[in-house]
Amino acid sequence: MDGIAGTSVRAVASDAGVSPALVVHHFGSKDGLRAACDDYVLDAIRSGSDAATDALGEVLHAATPVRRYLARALLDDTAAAGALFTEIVERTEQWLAQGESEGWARPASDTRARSVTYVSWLLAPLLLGDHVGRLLGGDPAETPTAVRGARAGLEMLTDGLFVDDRWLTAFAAVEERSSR
Amino acid sequence: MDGIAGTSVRAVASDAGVSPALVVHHFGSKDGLRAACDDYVLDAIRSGSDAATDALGEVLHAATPVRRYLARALLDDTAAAGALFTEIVERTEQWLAQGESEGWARPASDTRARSVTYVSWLLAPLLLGDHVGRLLGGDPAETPTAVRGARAGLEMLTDGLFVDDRWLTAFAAVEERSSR
DNA sequence: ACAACGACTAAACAGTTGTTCAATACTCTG
DNA sequence: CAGAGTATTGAACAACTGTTTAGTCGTTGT
Repeated sequence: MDGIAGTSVRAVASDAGVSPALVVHHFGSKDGLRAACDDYVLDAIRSGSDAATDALGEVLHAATPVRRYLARALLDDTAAAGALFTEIVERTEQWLAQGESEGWARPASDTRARSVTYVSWLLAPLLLGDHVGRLLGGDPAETPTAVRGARAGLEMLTDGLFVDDRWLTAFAAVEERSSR
Repeated sequence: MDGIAGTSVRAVASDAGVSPALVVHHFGSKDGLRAACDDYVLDAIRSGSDAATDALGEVLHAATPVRRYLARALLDDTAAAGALFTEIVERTEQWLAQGESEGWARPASDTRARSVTYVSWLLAPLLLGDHVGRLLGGDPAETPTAVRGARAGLEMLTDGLFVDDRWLTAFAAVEERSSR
């Protein structure tokens, strides 16, 4: 099983109970089918979102086949998936900026880098679903497993992971050294 | 470009300046080549690691082609990559347990889930390299871009992202509701 | 010098790939 | 009912897939 290149038009058609020629007739080509899938999935994810709510919940509670497809699309660097990623990052950046002004989010030295990293973190368990599930037990797309990871993540994001800034200063030292 | 399935033996052989038959002769089959690549990359990553240092630095400073291959292997759910993931998680769990006992890491309600999530977070910018790079500017494998994200991440891990536990309690509420 | 062996290849194998084409069945509009 | 248009198909296409086979070349040990 290897993404889109590893999935033949014939396999798709067979699963759908139609002939390979029909799917090409409808979508123009295999790439057209891919684009159509992208649009469908992205719309499904977008439609579930609400600017006022935390993006975490949205992604976690989307339909599971949709999520798995999203993971693949992000990894294959689909144009549509790239647009969605940018979209989510920008919405998250605004959301965090609002949090800063409202006093419930900490200020950041690099707001763009922070939102990109935050969104990446949200997507990480999704992309690594197989491995995460193996270690946490059960299907990672299933709620109980996902919840375990989500709570652990939220704990780190609220209380922090490290009690002092030893790693941050250590990192700054490395940065200083390599830039000199 | 679509992972291993999208990469033909002929393409590999051509890039290496040899005949397709030679690579099969050496590795037995395409899958044998894949396994050999897995072993090489995983050893390269393992060799750079030291139990006493933060895993963050290791992953960030590994040779960049190796990192990109690791990302693919993790996504294709290779057996070897899965073993490496487990390995890293377990080492991280010990490292964080040590941090707890030494007082520089906060205690966790679910240590396993926390280390799995932490490792996923470390790998996230790697897996989403294309998208991260697009938004942060420059090649995500290059140091300056990676450093921006890494610092943002470290800031979140030390000071936390949220100043109070509103999201944590909101999450607990959702959890409570869905389990009833 | 000769035999053995590994590196290496060109050519061919059978199977699969995405796509095309001509033709059939179906469902509407007039 | 006639006809236009769409849904749907089987068969074929050329290109490509991983792999095999037979064989050549250069090296090395004896």
